[in-house]
Formats: sequence, C-alpha cells, structure tokens
Amino acid sequence: MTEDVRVRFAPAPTGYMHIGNLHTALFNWLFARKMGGAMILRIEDTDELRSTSDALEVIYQGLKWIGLDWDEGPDVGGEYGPYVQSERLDIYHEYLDQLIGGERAYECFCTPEELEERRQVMRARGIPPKYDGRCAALSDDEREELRAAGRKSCIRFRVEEGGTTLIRDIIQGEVTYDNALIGDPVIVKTSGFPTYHFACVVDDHLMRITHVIRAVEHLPNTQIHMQLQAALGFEPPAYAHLPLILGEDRTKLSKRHGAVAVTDYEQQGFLPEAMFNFLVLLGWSPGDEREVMSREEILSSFSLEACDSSPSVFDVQKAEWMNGEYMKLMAPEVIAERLLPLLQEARLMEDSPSAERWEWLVQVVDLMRERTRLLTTFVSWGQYFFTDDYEYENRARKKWLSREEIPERLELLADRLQLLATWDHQSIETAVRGLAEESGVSAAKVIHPCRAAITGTTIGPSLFHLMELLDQEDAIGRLRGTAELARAGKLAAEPEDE
RNA sequence: GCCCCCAUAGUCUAGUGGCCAAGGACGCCGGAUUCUCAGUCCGGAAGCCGGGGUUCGACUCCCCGUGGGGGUACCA
Repeated sequence: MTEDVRVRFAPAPTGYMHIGNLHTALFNWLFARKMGGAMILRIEDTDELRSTSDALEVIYQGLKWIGLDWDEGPDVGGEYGPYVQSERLDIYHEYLDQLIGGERAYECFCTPEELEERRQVMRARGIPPKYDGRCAALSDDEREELRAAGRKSCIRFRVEEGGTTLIRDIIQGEVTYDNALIGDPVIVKTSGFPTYHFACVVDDHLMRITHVIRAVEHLPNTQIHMQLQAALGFEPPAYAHLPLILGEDRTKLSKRHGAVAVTDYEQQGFLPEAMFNFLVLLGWSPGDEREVMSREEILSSFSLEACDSSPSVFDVQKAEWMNGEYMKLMAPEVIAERLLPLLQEARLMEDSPSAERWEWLVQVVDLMRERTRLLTTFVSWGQYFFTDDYEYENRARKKWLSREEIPERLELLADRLQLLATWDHQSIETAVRGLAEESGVSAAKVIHPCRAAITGTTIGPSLFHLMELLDQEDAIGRLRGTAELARAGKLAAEPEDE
C-alpha cells in the first residue's frame, strides 16, 4: 500500500521570488500532480531579520503567474496548519522539550563573537571549523552562574559523535557524510525562534511530507535533518535534491547576475507558459527530442528519476526562443490578454478598450506574433501600431527616406490610397503595385519607402496587412507627414557611429 | 583549508558496454526567400576534460588528476 504523496514548497519570505525558487516549486508541483498527491505551501519565516511581511503576496503571485496551485497553505488552509512557521513556535518548543529531556539538546552560552573567533582559529590551523561542544558539558551550577551573569543562551542539538550518515537521494544517489565533521548546530536561537533545520524537520513530519524536493544546496543539511529525525523518532521522508541553476559565470544564480526575480521576467514580456516549459527543461528532459511541450505532455512524461544531477546555466537566449515558440503557438486572444497591461502601462492602449478596439488588438497580435519573441516587443518594435509618435530609425532614413524622389512618391501613393473605397490588404496592394508599375519602378521601390514612412523602420510584417490594421486616414497622414519632413530635410541619415 | 557533488559543442540536453565514425535544441556562420527580417526554409562549423585501468569492446564501469560548483552561520 503506497502512502499518498505529499510534497511542500517552503520558501523564505525575503521580498522577492528567485527564478531558482520557482524551479524548485515547479518540480514539486509536477511530482505532486503526477502522483496525484498534495502540494503544500509553507512559509519559512524563521529569519526575523530578513523576512518581510509583504513577501507572502510576492510568493503567491510568482506561483500563480506560472500557473502552479497548492492544496494547503497559509491562504487556503488545510488540516496541518498553520503553514507559517512564525505561527508554530509553541509546536517547536514542545519538540524541543522532548530533545532536552532525552539529553539531545542543551543550552549554549557562547556569544556569536566568541564563536566567530574560534572558527577563525580553527580555520587558520586547517581543521574543519565546527562548534567544539564546550557548553554541552556545563553543569547545572555553571549554567546558573552564567545566567546570573546575564549571559543569553541558545539551544544546540547534540549530533552523533561518530559514524556516518547515509542519504539515499532520488536524484543525487547515495551520499555519505562523516558525523565527526559537524558540530552541534543551533536549533533554537537566543530570540526563541527555531532555526531552519529544526523547524523544517518538525514541520515536514507534522505535515506528513513524503518527499522533500529542494535545491541541492540543502544536501549537506540533510545530515543534520536525518539525525534530528532519528532523535525525535520521526520517519524520514524521501529526498530529491535538485541541481542548481547557475548564472553565465557558472556560479549559483543570484542578484548579482541581474534579472533573477520572477517579476523581472514577467516585466520583460515572458509568457508564463513558456517560462514553465523552459524551466522544466533545466535538469529534466523527456528522454527524447521534444522540447516545446504542453503542460499535459510534460506531466505525462515527468519523473524525479529522470532528473539530472548536474547543474545548468540559465540561458536567457534560449528562454527567449522558447517564448517566441509560445507566441506562435498560443491563441492570439490569450497573448493579447497578457499584452494589454504592458501596452496600458506604456500608454499605448486605453484603460478599457471597446470590443472593437480589442478585436483590433487581437489582429495586431496575430500579425506580429510570428516575428515576436517577447511581449515587450510590441511596445518597442511595434509601437507604430499604437501611436503616430514613432521614431524614424537611422537605417530607414538612410536606405529609403533620404532619396530625392521619395517625397513625391509618397505623396503620389497617398493620393492613390485616398481614392480607395475599401481599405483592405488586397486593395492596398493593388494600389501600391499599380503606382510602381506606372512609375516604371519595381514594387520594392514603393513598398520600402512606404514601410519606412509609415512605421519608421525597415522591418516588420507584410506591409499590406499591417496597413490594413491602420486607419486609412492615419496611414495617408503618415505618408504625407513623412513626405513633408523629408522635403524639409529632416529625415537625413545620421552619420554612423564608429 | 576541510567535506560533498558535478563533468557530452559557448549553452540546455539524448545517450545507461557494441545500435554512436555521438542525436536534438538555443546561439553562431553561410545560402535562399525580389516586401524587409528580428520571420520562414535549407546548409555548415562546433563536443564525449586528461591519464590510467576493467573488458573482445568504452562517452558509458573503476581509480587518479584537473576543472567547476555547493556546503562549512543564532541565513534559509
């Protein structure tokens, strides 16, 4: 009989959600959903200094953005709550009493300064810096004296003195740690707050966590955790330590690598579906050559056993490519929904667009998405759809707008377009090509200046289709306006730098 | 310093002793596309870290080295 799978994602609320956290959350979620188990969200706010109160919302938003849900957590409740560690202090103290009663924990009066000093000495002598255990031997009288002298204390866990600790990790394999190499860790701080090790072990047990899936930086901690479990009589969960995500310089992805917050990628115009797909491919592969996979496909192929144990570099370029694939794949309506807030923020769309205007936006998206990788591309390269106030790129000026014959040609084209009774891409194409033929030039000689005049750029989607999405009067106005500027010599190419 | 882990092209990866004169993807380079390219299509360059074993046979197993990473906190 197999127990129901229960996993947890347990972030520290430090104010922002790291892309590595999201990766861990994702793998937990995948395993939970794959196994028909439960996903628990637990907040590990035992660091009173770094934890912030609004961080909870950031965590929820990060998870929701990428489309992960959870069955138990601070917001949805559950029968093993509370799910915020600072609200569970009484619980930890109960187990602390058990440890003290069994002589597996003791008061330590050493100050942080003393500890640091001793570590320096040990390091200088080339021996592993670990707590020397001096307070473990204190007599009741000595403790009383120290207290009377006003010394504050914390609580340490008495680790095994010899032997080894074997971790059978689903991803990392069997790893053995020497017990003699670690000192007694602090499990309750002077403040009365538990440390991560203690709270984590107690909660995983109480919340009936069956599989601990976390980043490999926690692998060494597992030695302490397993000893704590043994001392407390807890059945240890299964462990799966995920490889780290590295920055370009191959060190653990962190703030100094630039964009690491989930919100950074959201703002850069990544689609959550693409990020989901991209992230799952860091440390896991379906075993065949599929890369762009739906959530269902991923779920049906996923397994912890297939996870790789070597770290991977977060390659933004590949992430952008993946995003581009989703731009092509997803329904234009959905992309438009994701895009709208960005356009509104850039003041390129009104706050509550009419149904007609919305339809138009969907068409713009549909036309542009093939050559678009990020949502923000619409705000930059695609701004001419939304405003007359676009820049004339230097390349456009140089190649197409600074020629002598241009103003007249643009005006001729404007005249023709003015006569069109129907404004659709076929009629526009006929008019444009017609002018080219009558002027005895190739169609390109009209198309390119026209694109440059109307969009300010040399590249973009099919000219006739993009013009169709502009208002007829507006398009004509742009042609005449550009002609005027060109005549006034205001569209001369800037000298090239370098 | 000490402990642990990792090692297929610049990057993500397939590979679990013969199917591999190593497959896919991103990126890069080249060509095509007379409506541009940031799109699309086609093509190309680029890799098993080194050395020892084990074996009839190693990218795959073992050892050593090297390189990289993580840990070594009253942070998680």
